[in-house]
Amino acid sequence: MIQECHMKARVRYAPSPTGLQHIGSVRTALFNYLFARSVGGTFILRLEDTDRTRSSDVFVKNLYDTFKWLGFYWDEGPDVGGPVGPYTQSERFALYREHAERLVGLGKAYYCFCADDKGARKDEPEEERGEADAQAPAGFGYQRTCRNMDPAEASRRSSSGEPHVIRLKIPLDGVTGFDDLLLGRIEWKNADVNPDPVLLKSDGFPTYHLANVVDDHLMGITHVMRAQEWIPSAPLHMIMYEAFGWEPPKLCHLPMVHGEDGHKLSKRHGATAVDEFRKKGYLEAALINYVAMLGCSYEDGRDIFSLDDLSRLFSIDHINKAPAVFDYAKLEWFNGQYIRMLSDAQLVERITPFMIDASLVWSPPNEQEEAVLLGAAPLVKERLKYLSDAPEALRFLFLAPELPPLSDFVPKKFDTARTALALSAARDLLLTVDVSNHDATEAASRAKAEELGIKLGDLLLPLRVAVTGTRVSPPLFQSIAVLGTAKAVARADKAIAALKAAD
RNA sequence: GUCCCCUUCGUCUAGUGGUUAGGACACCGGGUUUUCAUCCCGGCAACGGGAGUUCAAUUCUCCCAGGGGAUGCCA
Repeated sequence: MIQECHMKARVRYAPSPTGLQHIGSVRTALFNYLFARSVGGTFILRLEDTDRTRSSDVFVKNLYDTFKWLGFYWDEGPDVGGPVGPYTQSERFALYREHAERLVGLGKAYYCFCADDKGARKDEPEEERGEADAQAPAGFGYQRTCRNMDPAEASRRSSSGEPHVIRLKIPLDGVTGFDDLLLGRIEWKNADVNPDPVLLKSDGFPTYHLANVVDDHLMGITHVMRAQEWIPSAPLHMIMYEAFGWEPPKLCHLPMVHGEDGHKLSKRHGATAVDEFRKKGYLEAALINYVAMLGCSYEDGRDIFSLDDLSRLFSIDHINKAPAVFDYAKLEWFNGQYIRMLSDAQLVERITPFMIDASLVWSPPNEQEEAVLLGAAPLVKERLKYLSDAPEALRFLFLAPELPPLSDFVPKKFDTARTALALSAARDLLLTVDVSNHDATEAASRAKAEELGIKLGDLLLPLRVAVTGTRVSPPLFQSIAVLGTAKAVARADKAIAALKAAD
């Protein structure tokens, strides 16, 4: 029975294009997607662009780009179409007034001609608003001034062109509630519900509340999964469903995502736009995996899950009720895990855009650069935290490094003269070995170090600095094998000269 | 202020009416190692408080506290 019901499940992600896609919103989208997939349902995108002043096409484009990159997409939406379109609310404009008027006709809503002083308040300094709130008389919000206006008069004033909004009549007494799929029964006394919220704004556009209820119903949405910050608006939605005589969808309020200070995740805490994560060099699989684990867990002891795994395993009873803190360090660990799971060819493909941006290779890379990247891939795979770390780590393979400060060459307890000696020995050794034969090269190096009475690390450090320009690099012999012995020797010669000159 | 939601290591979490309360990240030690990293081993560290139910409560109930969210012609 439940199974059958789920077969028809329709869920939606309903963002408003007023900003870059936020990691928290994307998590909501993901949970909806996973729920749909887990029960064989349909995942729908609906654009809630009813705020004319803040909505923008650049954010719509960012939305599409983001989800194409993430690799999970909607079955119905503005760009892919579907049976209950249009899926963009501004294209459904007429629908909302129609429905708002219907409620007025039913006596469940009313015209309001009060000036928009509430709206203006958002421009006031925070402190003044706080004082105003503190001084507010008993009750809160709108004072229901127009609620009892004679309907005939209201109708006359509105048709004469007087600016107005339409407000929902919240019952003065009684109780409204619903059964949350995750949280259980939640109820309010109607006296505590936001008094008579605006349904239709004076510009004729609907507010979120109206558009959301009308469209969810018209689009056959069966389950609404959204963040817990929406809980307080649930009763007014329920009152609207009741007023329309519609069956409400099942509601499930997801735990919120916080920053480390316990507040709603925001820019102050670090990257929040998915775009920022992409540019920083996170893999989409890592981001999805991490975000799916926020407030959720599946098999004890397992933390790596693919999108397919999650689609199969998702279930509301694995979701936690408490908010989760977004831990950038743990996300970084996930990213490292996923980078290491890449094949060499895949890693090359993923780091190439970053190499191009850093002007280290051509766009597209030529054959030789391609070969170098492929040879270097296994050397850096377990060293990268982000794809964006690649240019710095691989720079020396494409450009001769500037001569580092001489002190960088000098091992502990060495002086420059002795360093020059060690470097010369290492340099000469390069000419006698085949660096592509790693074991033989290492054996020869050990023998040489022993012969000189120094540690292998001390023999290699000056050479490493000469060849790579830094004390920290991928494994030296393999790096030289990719770079080419001739270049390595030339860099060593330059360093030797500098060390001797300093003596 | 009012309403609503939440509460296991620093963080993400597992878990049960009787457990040495488990794992992961982070952190700290140690090992492997040509640097760094990876990898391996070990360590640190939690049931918010108070009542009640019970032979027994981290687990069930209630209260409190703390945290968060909402209180817009933004979503």
